[in-house]
Amino acid sequence: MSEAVSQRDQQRERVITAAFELFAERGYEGTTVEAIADRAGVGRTTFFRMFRSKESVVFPAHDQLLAAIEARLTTARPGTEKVALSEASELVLEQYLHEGARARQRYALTREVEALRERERASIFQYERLFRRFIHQWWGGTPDTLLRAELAANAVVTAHNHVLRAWLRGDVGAEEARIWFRDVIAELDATLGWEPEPQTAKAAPDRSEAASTGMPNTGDGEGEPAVIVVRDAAQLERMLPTIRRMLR
Amino acid sequence: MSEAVSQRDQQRERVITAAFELFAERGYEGTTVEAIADRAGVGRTTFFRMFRSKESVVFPAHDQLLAAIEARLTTARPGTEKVALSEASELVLEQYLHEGARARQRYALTREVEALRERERASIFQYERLFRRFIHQWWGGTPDTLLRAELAANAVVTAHNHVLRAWLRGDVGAEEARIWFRDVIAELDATLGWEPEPQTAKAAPDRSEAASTGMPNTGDGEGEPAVIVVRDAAQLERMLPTIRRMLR
DNA sequence: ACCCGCGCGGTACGCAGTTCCATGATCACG
DNA sequence: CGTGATCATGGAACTGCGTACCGCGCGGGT
Repeated sequence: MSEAVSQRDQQRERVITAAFELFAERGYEGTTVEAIADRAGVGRTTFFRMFRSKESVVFPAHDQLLAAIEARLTTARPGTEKVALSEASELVLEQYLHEGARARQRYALTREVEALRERERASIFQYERLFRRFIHQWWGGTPDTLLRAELAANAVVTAHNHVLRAWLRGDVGAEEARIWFRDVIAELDATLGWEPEPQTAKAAPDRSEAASTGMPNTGDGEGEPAVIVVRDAAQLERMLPTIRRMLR
Repeated sequence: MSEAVSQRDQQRERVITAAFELFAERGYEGTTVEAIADRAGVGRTTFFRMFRSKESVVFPAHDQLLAAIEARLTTARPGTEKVALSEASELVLEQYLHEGARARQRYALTREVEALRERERASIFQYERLFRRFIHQWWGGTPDTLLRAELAANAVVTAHNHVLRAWLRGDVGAEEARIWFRDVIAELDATLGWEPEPQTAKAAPDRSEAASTGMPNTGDGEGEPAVIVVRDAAQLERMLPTIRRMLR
């Protein structure tokens, strides 16, 4: 059984290797799927059973990585969300560092083939989506925290890609990249403010404020005016998303 | 001459209309390019002369919009970068609002067709790239400002898309979207800190959430709460600039 | 030895996108 | 007004990706 699995993996690896060889020799667009299958000693049909498309063979570890990220994020407990997020993003970096030369060849390919660039963006977007959902749930899953969750997830992914590209270009070594990435994440952690800033972690005081005006916050009665009481401009801005939601 | 140009545009518009009609009738993947060309009364070859691909016809205004953004950004002078950036991003929003129903149909299409989602991401990435380059140059174009420029550009685009999606879903009207977007940009402006180093140290002290009793108030005396009465969400959005000014 | 399941390869097909060429309209010029 | 050049158009043929279908052979179980 384990032998069978191993053989499947070996076959898969042969296809990937054949593909990267041919891409290096004739370029991506100059290589047909049939040529890859021939060199790997499999049929064209089998290629498409292993990889959804010609592009997919360039990102062979994507699905597995995505699953690993999700697994790491789901182990988070209240209070450990930040470290979970940090480590999950490090998984991506580690994956690339582990792939080594192949990651760099992929970088070369993506730089010159538009279709592969698009495909890579789609991959990145999937990581980002996991992060976004995780952060959003962490912050309560309410509509008013969604934008900030999107911004935060985006910032993490952007920072990651910044460091990753430096390594892919050879500007920094693997260990430097790891350290730099931790620094960057720490910096983001400090500058983003995460929970504190404009958002409704303090839902209770918000409600009591609304109630103190005598207007039930759940009532969306038509034509009924809403009364809002704020202390200053800053509080208004903080409460705006909530106010908008309640008025909707 | 102008007549010839007009005829070309009319022909192009016929093709776009035919495409959207057929996509609505048979779905995107159920529609062949030949069918689009037939309905528009042109040859298949002509279709591919007007649009690089079947996907491109779904985003017919993209190139023009990209050029408009670049044009707006290049008019920036020292000191006017922020407003240039803000207005350039508003160009994108305005483009969608202007397209109206077609933008919403595109939204429906992109939600169900993976290829179109990828394509849209590619479009967004191009806007984001313009913003990134602009911000980076603005901040000196040195390597040490690049990451922050990437983060800033990303934040602008993410915020924009957040508001845009709300309009596309019909959650807010066009005017609300405009106002909301300006608010969001203003908020980003305040929290990102832009040029200064990575910090938001401002850390507004929001302690005394305790008792904000509804005291009617006309003056802007410090510590004194303000009472706002609005009829509905739309009125709130219309009045927001005024409210902000009074609270300042 | 026989049967069953299943992965594999081969074939055929649809369709996107490209290339090449013939045709017809428009325009410049004699 | 006729003639030739230019250029957009449409048609035809081709490549190659991706899918559907089918038959074969290599297991493993009884």
